[in-house]
Amino acid sequence: MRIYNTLTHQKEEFVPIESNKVRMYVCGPTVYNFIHIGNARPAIFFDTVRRYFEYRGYEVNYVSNFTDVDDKIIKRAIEEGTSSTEISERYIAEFKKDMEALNVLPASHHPKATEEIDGMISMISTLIEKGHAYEKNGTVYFVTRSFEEYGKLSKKNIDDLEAGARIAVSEEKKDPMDFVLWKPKKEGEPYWTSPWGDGRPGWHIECSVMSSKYLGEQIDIHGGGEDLIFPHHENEIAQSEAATDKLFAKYWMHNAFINIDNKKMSKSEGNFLTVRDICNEYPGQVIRFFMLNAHYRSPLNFSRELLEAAKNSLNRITTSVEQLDFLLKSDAIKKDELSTEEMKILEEANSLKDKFNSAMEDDFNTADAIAAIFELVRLANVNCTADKSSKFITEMKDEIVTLSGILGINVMKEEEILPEEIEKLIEERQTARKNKDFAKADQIRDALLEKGIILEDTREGVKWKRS
RNA sequence: GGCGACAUAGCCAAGCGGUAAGGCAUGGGUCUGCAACACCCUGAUCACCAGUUCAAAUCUGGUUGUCGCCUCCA
Repeated sequence: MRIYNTLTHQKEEFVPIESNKVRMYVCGPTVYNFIHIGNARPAIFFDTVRRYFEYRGYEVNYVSNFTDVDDKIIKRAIEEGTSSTEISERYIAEFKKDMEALNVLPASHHPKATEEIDGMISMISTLIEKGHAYEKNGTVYFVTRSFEEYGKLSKKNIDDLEAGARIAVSEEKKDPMDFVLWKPKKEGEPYWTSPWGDGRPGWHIECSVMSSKYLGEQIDIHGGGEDLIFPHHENEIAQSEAATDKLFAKYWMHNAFINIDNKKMSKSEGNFLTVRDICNEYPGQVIRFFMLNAHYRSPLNFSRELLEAAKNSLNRITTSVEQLDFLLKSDAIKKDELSTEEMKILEEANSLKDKFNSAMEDDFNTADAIAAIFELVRLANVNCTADKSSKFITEMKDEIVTLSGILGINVMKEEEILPEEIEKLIEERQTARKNKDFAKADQIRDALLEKGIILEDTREGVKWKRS
């Protein structure tokens, strides 16, 4: 398994800290609103990483946090005349709904920043004791220059940063590059008591603390959007490694951004799309499939047209599986045992599975992995006919379903039983067709179409689907 | 100014030194009472220039063009 590590700028062989186990932390959302389509990319991608590791037999401890104390949440709470907690709880609930729609599994732990304040105070105290932080008027700053390797993730030089700093230089800071670990409370804001007075934690310290609490001081993979590389992840490294004197995370993985109609998504552009809005138009599966169709480190453009194309594309897989299912349930299949010809085809299918696996092993090349699924679909479409054995068709179908499932794409259609009256109409139409009364047959087909049922005549009988 | 990414068929998108995966769309065909579905066939020398090499989309240098980070941001 090879993973592109932002820290070293190259693909590296994945060697877990503890054999057969993966400790993985991915920065979660700040819960002040519905998540946007850009948030969906890391959620979907790292969920796929997790699923693949598990498929390969790893025990994955996957932690993703909720930042539930933050300026934006407070602002929103004030606007609505409610509490920060009410806002964050509301959007955590909405987040979970979106994740379900995107078929993202819950992480092993979803810690909330507000429930980990003790740990943060403790880590900040350690940093102060070790001379990596100082307090001034209720604010605690990290001494950026005290961490020699600062900049190693983002490849930034601290002096260059300082020269080009656009940060308003605070009088309190000993150095413009120092960043906040703890800030004093302001009127009307939530606060916690600490050795440095009432206040709340800075953003970066949250992740350092939650990561070490649930995964230990050293973890295998730390992930997030590429915009987090600096300063967030750089600061996490500084805090954690200054506190423990150990390497914080072995592999840093970052996904590229989603653009909307080739432009960066932003509120000022007015092209801000929420997952919820898109889910109202397309199944979450389509969004997931769309995203996995590109490599996670490539920027991905998002538009209706592209989503529509993805929908049609995904359809090719689902219809294929549906057809195999239909074949198996029809009484057209006469044979049970595999023929030598069928075994040969299954071997070919097996090599496509290998192709899928190697694609995933190579820095999670989901685009290539999907290509392998399509090749499998073609193989099945060409070879799965009524003269084949049920065992053969079942194995082909299972292969497609399994590989898709690893990507979190569910290609099995839910069983649905048609109302009796419709079943009756279908039978009536069949009789009409037999008697060559095509006028009547077409009339029934049109009538059903109006009810949203599309009929398809195949050699093995009538298929139907919802429009 | 500093750091970095990208440029492959109409569109999306893999490939990372040995002569271009996959998908969508288009067109042609098979199947069908018709239709739909499905299947088959159909297309690119890889922004440009110059090098390295027996061999480059893949390496090096340059040109042009897009974009990101450096400030809260997935």
